[in-house]
Amino acid sequence: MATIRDVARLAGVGVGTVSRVLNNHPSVREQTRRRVLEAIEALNYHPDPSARRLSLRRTLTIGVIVPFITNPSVVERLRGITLGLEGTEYDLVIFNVETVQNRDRYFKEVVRGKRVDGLIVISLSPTDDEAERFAQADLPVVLVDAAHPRLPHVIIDDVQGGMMATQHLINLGHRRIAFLGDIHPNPFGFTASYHRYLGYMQALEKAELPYEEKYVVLGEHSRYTAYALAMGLFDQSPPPTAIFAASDTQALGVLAAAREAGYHVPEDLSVVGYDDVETAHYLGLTTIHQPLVDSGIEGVSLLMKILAGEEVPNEIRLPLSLVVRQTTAPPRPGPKTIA
Amino acid sequence: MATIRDVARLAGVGVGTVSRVLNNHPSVREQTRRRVLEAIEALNYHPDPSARRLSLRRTLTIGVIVPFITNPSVVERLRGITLGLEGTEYDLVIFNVETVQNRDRYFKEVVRGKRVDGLIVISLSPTDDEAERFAQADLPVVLVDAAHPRLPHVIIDDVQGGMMATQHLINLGHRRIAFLGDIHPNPFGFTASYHRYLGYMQALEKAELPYEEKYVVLGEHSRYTAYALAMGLFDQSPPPTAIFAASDTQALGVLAAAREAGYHVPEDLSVVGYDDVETAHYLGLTTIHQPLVDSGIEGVSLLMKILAGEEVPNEIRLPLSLVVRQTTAPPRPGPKTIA
DNA sequence: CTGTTAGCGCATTCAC
DNA sequence: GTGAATGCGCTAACAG
Repeated sequence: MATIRDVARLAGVGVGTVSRVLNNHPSVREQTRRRVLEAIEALNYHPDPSARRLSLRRTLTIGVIVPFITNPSVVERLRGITLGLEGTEYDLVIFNVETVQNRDRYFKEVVRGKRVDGLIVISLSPTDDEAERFAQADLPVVLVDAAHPRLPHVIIDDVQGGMMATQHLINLGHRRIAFLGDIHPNPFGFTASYHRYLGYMQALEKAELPYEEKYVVLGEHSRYTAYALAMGLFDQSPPPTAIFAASDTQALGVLAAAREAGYHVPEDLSVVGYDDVETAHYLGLTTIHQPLVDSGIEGVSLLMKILAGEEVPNEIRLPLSLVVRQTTAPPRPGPKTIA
Repeated sequence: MATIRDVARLAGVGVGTVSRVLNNHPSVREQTRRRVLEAIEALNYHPDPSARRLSLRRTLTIGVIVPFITNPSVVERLRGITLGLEGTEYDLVIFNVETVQNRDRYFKEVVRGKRVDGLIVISLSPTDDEAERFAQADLPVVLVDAAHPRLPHVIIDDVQGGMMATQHLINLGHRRIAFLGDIHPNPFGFTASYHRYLGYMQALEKAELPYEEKYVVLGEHSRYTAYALAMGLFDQSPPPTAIFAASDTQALGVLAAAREAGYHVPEDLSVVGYDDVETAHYLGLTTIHQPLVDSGIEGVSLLMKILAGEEVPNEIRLPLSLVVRQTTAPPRPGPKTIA
């Protein structure tokens, strides 16, 4: 493997000059530049990244911490990040967290030493202590689908989204509307579900509908847990006529439970999800759409600006929209629902 | 940020000694080791990875090339890789390819220079030229869900899988069985679909069923293309009574088309997929199960062994199984199907 | 056992 | 404009 010295020797110049043409520094005579370029070509020379990094005192890599990489919404954001990083000089190293221990470990480890030049965190909100550590380590961090007052973040208004979803059901005439979401607080630091829950409550309140605890069920974020929770909801009397699930993943569990329990959707039960992952489209799930891929792209954009020394807004809010498909309809006019 | 020299100074030893305790070299007196450790602690010292990499002449990172990272089967394999890498000293950098240009570019770029110590390629089969380049660059490469005679790979027997799926349909009594898969050859170098097609043909042959060209439809790998292709199949006369889709993703498109066209599955139409992604389970799709996560883990395991200088088998074959769920059944006994 | 020294390959002064 | 020298922070070989 040729080094910069081999190139210098072959071109009959000093290593400094080679370095200059590599980083296309202006002050190199056209003729020498050409000679160097030829030598580089002849030797099929490529600068050693490790050496560059050490000399530059930059790692030229961005880290991304992702929770449950197989989660469809997470992987779409991740895709956005790879897209945003394309064409830049940065490599992307990924840290997949599936346990609380790993979450905490990565939050600590990635910070210290010079492991990455910048960090993107998906869907995980750092604690104040963690945010403090980032600041002290002077590591640029941007949050995607998570927030912290001290950290730049790309986010949507989940409270608003929760309201939109619930309002849609209310508008259809539902009065017994259940909410199915994540436990909060939770050790991972997921907060989206909680905010959507807040929106749910506000919509209820605004419509002067009673808040009933039995219609709010929470559990670990997964399709299977959601399935079980939905089954529990069906056992209430009277059962809800609509369910707002805090994510499409959970909505899928609800749909499966409904099918299993013999409920027809949307005739017997309306279901609305959140995120608008690709499968939602496919299944005709009514849901709240948010720009997943774009959130990753925006996150990268923020980080790049910070690395370039530019000022950035502390928060970027992406737009939300309700996508009405085939899982929501007016409630069946049963005896109980007649006012 | 403290360096190894600061630690040495504080501990009153040479940098060599600090380096030794860092890499827990045995030949360090317990007492000095302790002193060094204390200094490290006091300074909150962490070795600079870039410096280590340069000195060690190893990048301590593994690269992974993934096609269409949002593809469920791909991301499950990727998850396996992150799992397998956990606890090792390697970082994982990812290259997402969504265009042929990027595929070719990454195959070239990742190789040259000292960018990674090893490479894992998912679902993309290198050309002979590319394999040759890997060898010349003396870069360990392992293939997951792809194959090349000169490269260690983790694979399943797709021909066998194709036979199993088709055989299942034949056993149920189907005689007009369609195959829906990827175009082959294709610029990305995906080969799975083609092999599954080969299995399909063999099963037909074995059962002495006629091979009919109109029942074989190929297109770009996506749910939407599959949807359109399936619609085309329904227009054949007579239409097939069963469709074997080369992947679950494509099977989902078929299911959507069937629903749209008013076909009841499995009464009017049997559908079998391939991969057994999570959604297949959820939708009750009959499919060929392959160990996706394990394939990633095995891939890492192979690569680690190579990096450790151990011999490895050139091929690891993972087991396959047919998972019968709710999308397959005997054909409806219509006039045409009565022998 | 342990301190010293010489690289690893590149970027970047500083003179010329 | 360009060459030579210095340093990035660490590992490893070599003395002692």
